[in-house]
Amino acid sequence: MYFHIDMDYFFAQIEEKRHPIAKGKIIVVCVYSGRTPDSGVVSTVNYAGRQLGIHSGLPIIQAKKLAPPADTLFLPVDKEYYAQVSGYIDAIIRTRCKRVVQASIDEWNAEDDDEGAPEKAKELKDAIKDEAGLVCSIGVAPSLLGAKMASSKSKPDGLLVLDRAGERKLIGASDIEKVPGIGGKTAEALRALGADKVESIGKLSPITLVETFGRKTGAWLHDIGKGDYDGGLGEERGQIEVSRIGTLKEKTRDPYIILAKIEELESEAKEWLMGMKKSYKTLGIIFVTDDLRTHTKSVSFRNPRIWSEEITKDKEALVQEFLAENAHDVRRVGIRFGNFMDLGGQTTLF
DNA sequence: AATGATACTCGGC
DNA sequence: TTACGGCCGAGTATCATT
Repeated sequence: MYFHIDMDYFFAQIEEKRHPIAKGKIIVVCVYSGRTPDSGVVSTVNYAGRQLGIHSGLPIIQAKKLAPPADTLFLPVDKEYYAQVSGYIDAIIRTRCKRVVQASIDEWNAEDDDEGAPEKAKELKDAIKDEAGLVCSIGVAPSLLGAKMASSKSKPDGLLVLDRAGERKLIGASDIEKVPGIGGKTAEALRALGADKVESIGKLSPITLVETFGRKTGAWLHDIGKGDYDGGLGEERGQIEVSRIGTLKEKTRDPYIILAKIEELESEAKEWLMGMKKSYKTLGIIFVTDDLRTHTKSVSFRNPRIWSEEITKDKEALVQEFLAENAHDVRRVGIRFGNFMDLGGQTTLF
């Protein structure tokens, strides 16, 4: 059986615990961009705030219009702390499940025996509550997709165990956008083809699906439409790239301002690389223009790199290249390192 | 034509 | 109508190599 463990309103729940004053209040965890005092968006909000229409991605300024100031706490995200809590929960899960893959900072997929699965799920939920003091929702089903949709349906503080029939019923009758992996764009395209429930995707021809969504996604949609929910945990792989992105004080096309910001972000990303003992072979620059579209430019090197000085010219070239082909002002910039190679300790080949 | 590497966009959280 | 972060991996397009 597959298990999906999903922390409820994770960042906001952690902040609730952290600040005694927060009891009973609306907690809005925010990403402040620094452009103006209230520029930025909502990262996570607790259920009290959700009832008022505050949601992830909402501009902070809009959230402030919806929340009564006396009952609301606006707090900046503290990712480092949340990551520590996440590590603690990870250990709780790993001591209890046979196979575990952490899917994000607040989600885990696991696999364990069919026998005693409901009890195991309850044990996990209680352990996370007792040892970390946090509530989560857990779904258990014969497929990972079923487990994910079960946890999401049971939210918050829920536990839902499904058998084959229950899983098929839940997934088949679901609205297409409830399926993890089907976002706004895919849902819109499916609706244009006449499918609104998952089971109605089964009526579409595989050829149409592949033509519209590409080989991989098309085949996958066809499968779930027909009720085939295979696809296991997958391998747990280390992180494959690291990026840092930030918002400029003002939009600009000045390459010096852009490069200065990139360098600031670069040193942060480099610290991560150093800590993880990684070199990299791919360098990318991310640009978000004033129309809020994202663009990327990247280069790969034959040999792994590690010191920043050696990429000075490459950064400049990527920025110039972008400015030459895009007329918009730049609002946010980022840097990305990928294609890692392990560094240090290990004896390398040859 | 097949395979592999790289470049880039999309979208989930 | 405005307002609008910071990550990450998956997937696909494109190019190089055989």
